Amino acid sequence: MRLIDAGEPGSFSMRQLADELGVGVMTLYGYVSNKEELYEGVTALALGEASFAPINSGSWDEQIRLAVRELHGICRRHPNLTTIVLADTKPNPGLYLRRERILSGLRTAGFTPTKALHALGVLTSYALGFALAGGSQALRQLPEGIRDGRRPEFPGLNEVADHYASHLEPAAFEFGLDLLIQGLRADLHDRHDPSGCETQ
Amino acid sequence: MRLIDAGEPGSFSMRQLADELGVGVMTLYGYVSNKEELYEGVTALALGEASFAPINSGSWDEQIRLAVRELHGICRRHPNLTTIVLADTKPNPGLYLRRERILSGLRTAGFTPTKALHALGVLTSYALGFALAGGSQALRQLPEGIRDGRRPEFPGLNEVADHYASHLEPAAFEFGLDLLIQGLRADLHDRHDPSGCETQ
DNA sequence: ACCTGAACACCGTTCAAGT
DNA sequence: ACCTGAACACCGTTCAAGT
Repeated sequence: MRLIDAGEPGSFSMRQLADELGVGVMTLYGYVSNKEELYEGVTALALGEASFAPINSGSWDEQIRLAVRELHGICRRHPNLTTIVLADTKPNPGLYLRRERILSGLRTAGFTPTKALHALGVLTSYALGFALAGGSQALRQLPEGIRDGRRPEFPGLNEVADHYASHLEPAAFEFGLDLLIQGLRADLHDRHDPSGCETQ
Repeated sequence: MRLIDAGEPGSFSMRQLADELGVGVMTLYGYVSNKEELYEGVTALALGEASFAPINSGSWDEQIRLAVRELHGICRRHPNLTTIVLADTKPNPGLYLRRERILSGLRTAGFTPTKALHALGVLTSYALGFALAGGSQALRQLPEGIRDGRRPEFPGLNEVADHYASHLEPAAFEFGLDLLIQGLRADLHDRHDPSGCETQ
């Protein structure tokens, strides 16, 4: 896991791992039949790593907030592994405990199956995307010209050039998570109160 | 671009491209000094491909909706390329026209620079994440056991097993985009009307 | 100017063989 | 039972040489 997440995205190799362990390359194939199978094992490790926050206390939206935050944390800590899972051709069993949590949370909150599914896709995509974007050196920086303010075609970016990296920091993730969860709460509310406004 | 996006994520090679073009591998290095430089060129192509919807008509939120939708479309059509850009070490100049659009849209709508930056991170991460998730075979499917309903530990997923793939379809993307944009509109409103409620 | 084969330092994996 | 070197079919890229 350390080797995969440390180096450049594509740099991990069986030979490198074998060297690290002080064995011949082929020794690895006594424990794992494939590079892919090795990835499966490491993925299971990473997914089990965060607490599954078993709290039944708290409102549904607080529980979902927690679950999405955790998913984001895992993807953030293991960006290369995340990319590998995305590229997989078969579903990875380890993912579905977390998805079940979020989905059944939405169902008990009162969403229809269809709406709950949509929300599941939205929340997991957001967690995944923010983690990958935040882990990308390419996305966190501005290109030279804009950073120097030498490009008047980019007035908006010039204005915030000094703080640009903050757009992918934790505070921004929380901001978006709030937008989504509050939107979901409002959506739930609309079904009982079409005005969309708290009447107290 | 076709070769990169068609095959498996890591399968593109200079040798494969040379074969496709009917030349020797080394011929390519007369036109491009690196595999990385080739990726840069292809990325520029992909980013220029969608219309930059130059409409100044429409409200700020409709303009941003359009821009985010377009970004999502590009990432969705070029998943492997998207992954490559994420892994880059230097910022890719082609990205910043779109980001400028979204950011200055948010600024003229009335958001503070900090809030606009956060919203930029949220919206671009969402578009990116949804596209990558939707393009992933691994994420669109349920594992065998859950699909068959043979796993009572997953009641929520069992219930929706038949329509599971719909959680990453366009309708779900639009649902999440609505949540985000409506949330942003409400956020803007709160500064003038702390009750958070339309008073007409 | 445009193209290229040989060569180098890498991959993952098979196979047959060592202890 | 556990380990492994040689070999094969791949990579990206350098270098020197062809037309």
